Amino acid sequence: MQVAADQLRSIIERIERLEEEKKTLADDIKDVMSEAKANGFDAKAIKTILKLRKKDENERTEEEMILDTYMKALGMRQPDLFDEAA
Amino acid sequence: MQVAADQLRSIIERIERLEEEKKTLADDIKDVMSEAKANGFDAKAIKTILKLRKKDENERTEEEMILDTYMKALGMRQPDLFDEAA
Amino acid sequence: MQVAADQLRSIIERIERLEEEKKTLADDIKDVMSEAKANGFDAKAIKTILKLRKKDENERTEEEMILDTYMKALGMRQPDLFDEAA
Amino acid sequence: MQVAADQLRSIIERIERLEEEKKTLADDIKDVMSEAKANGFDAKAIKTILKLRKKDENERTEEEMILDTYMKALGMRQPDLFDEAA
DNA sequence: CTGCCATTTTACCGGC
DNA sequence: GCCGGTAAAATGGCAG
Repeated sequence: MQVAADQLRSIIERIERLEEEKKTLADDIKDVMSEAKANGFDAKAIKTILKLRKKDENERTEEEMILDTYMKALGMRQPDLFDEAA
Repeated sequence: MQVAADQLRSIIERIERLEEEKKTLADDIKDVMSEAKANGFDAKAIKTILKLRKKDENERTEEEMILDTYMKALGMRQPDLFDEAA
Repeated sequence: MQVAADQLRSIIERIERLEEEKKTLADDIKDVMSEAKANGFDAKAIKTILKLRKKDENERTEEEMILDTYMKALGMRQPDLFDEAA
Repeated sequence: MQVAADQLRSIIERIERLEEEKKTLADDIKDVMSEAKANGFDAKAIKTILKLRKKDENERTEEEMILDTYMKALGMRQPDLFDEAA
């Protein structure tokens, strides 16, 4: 079990380290929001904008994927070179 | 309003950048967990351990406040002089 | 659809009734706290005590699972026979 | 301090009892929702309805209070008898 | 695809 | 009375 225990310790510590960094970033985000509020911006509105932009990005990506797929299928666009090599 | 718009854009972009990094870390954590599972470890158990370790850490500082808490709870500020007489 | 509508109405009303009772209890708790404060007790300290008591209760059952957790985490299912050889 | 300690114990226990009942009701609500889902209803839609009905009720109450106030001010409605006594 | 868990959002409460 | 932090609720994402 020694090997397993060592592996486990490694896993635990790696995750804890990553979560710590994640928390730091979450705190950074809060700081930016606090600063924004201190400058008279509305926190809720900012969150709404972030959400919309994220949604837009997702939808854009999705639309591009669909369009790309159709264009390739119709021979209107060169398939990715890696596709050829594969 | 130009200044405000610039400020707003800056806020938005800073937060988006931080959230992107946060997402990268979340993905990293998932990768570690996947690797652990692939090596025969139980994901749920690992999560439980992480939770316990975090709690232990919190409790270390927490116990230091308990005595103070009880003293306050018992009304160090005399609630009512007549209580003593009762 | 009549049956479904009746069912839905019943569901809604049952939940509303339960939420109303829940709110009553929340108000009762507030009343007790107000009374406590009026008698010179510290509200925050009381809340801390309640939290500690709840946690103690949780931990009693929690400790029973820790050993099992670690055994699972250590991969009771042999991860890889070669680990033993290593 | 004996009196205070007894009072504190009483406060703690009353609150714990109330919170327990509150939790029971929360569980009951979850049960009703589960049952609803099992009967093919959409949980999110039900929550939306509950929210709308609550909002309506608040608005109605508010409107009634305003109307009542104005009507009393205009002498169009008998003031509350207790108002007179005060 | 369902239930579970993390994250997010919302409401509350005490402090200033 | 507003603001900050904290607990509850709601939402979304993921594993099984």
